[in-house]
Amino acid sequence: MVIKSSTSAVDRAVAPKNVRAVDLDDVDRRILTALHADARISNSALADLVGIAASTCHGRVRRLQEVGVIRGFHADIDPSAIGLSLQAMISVSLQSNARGKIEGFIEHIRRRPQVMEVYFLAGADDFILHVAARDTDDLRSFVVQNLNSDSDVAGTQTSLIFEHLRGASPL
Amino acid sequence: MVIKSSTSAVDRAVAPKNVRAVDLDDVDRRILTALHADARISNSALADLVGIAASTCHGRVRRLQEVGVIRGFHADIDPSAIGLSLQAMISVSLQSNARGKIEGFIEHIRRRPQVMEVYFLAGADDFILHVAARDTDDLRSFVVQNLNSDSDVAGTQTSLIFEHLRGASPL
DNA sequence: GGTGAAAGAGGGCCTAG
DNA sequence: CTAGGCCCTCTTTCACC
Repeated sequence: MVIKSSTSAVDRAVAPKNVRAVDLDDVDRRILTALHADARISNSALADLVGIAASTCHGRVRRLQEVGVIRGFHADIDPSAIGLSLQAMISVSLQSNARGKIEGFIEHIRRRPQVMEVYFLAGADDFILHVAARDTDDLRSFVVQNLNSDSDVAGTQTSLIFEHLRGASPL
Repeated sequence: MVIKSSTSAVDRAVAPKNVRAVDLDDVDRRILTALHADARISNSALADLVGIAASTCHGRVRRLQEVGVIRGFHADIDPSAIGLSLQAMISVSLQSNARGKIEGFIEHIRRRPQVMEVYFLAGADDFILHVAARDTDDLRSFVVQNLNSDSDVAGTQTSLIFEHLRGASPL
């Protein structure tokens, strides 16, 4: 019941709908900007902010979720505050004959607790992982056990992250 | 007032506190996992989920925000649904004599509406940008106008993103 | 598309155990 | 930390513009 709601929120992020170009007016854009900055703003405060009635605002937000513009609401957790003091970007290239297995491989790697983001690429590298680890040993064992030991992996390149910043707003 | 709360949420993400290793028990971890999956779960539902009283849960969440474990709550907006159908990772390397200007440069680039994430790196590249653009022309003009035209930028490498997945949970 | 009213639910803050 | 209660705000639905 409660579990179900949080589980579905995760699943939604995993299975993106093919939403192409939803019509948005200026009010929608301001709603999205506000929710991008603070997902926990109350509906009434949001309504005041964008200048519409609370009930209208509520309907707008629900519609934006239904059509897939809003994929979910997530807490931003500081990795270093929970003991993951080391962050890195890992570029991974696969053997050319392993490209067909990429989907399954990514789904597996996505489940590792160290993995924060997976970017599946067209280019020299097949994907980039954003990972957070307790320390250098933890990072090394992640790379060795999940990547280097896999015969489908042709190579990896790890770069430490000094700082990670979110963009201001996509609108 | 309302503006202030959303503004401060952004600023918090910009100026990370040096929070190192906060003590967390198992209840805290479950709270964080739930809020990571669904930031809009109600306090009472969250309390039931982790098995504590609502008032206790409320205090826990507030404490996790105050000490910086939770940096904020953000809506996850699908770029393709708002007309940004093209996503890319751009690796950027700077001229070696420009390294001192990196902070200002990043702060500038972070404000571009196309920029979703900035990863400031130690390694061959100085940083990686995750950007979303309307189309190839928009992407090209972003790279040309913001990166290639800057004499501090030594080189860039752009890779299209096929798919972007969030990690399951950092805990 | 938009509004405002109204009922119910939930948040936030107590105090006592 | 829990339990219970209280007040008040917010959510959510509804009929209506």
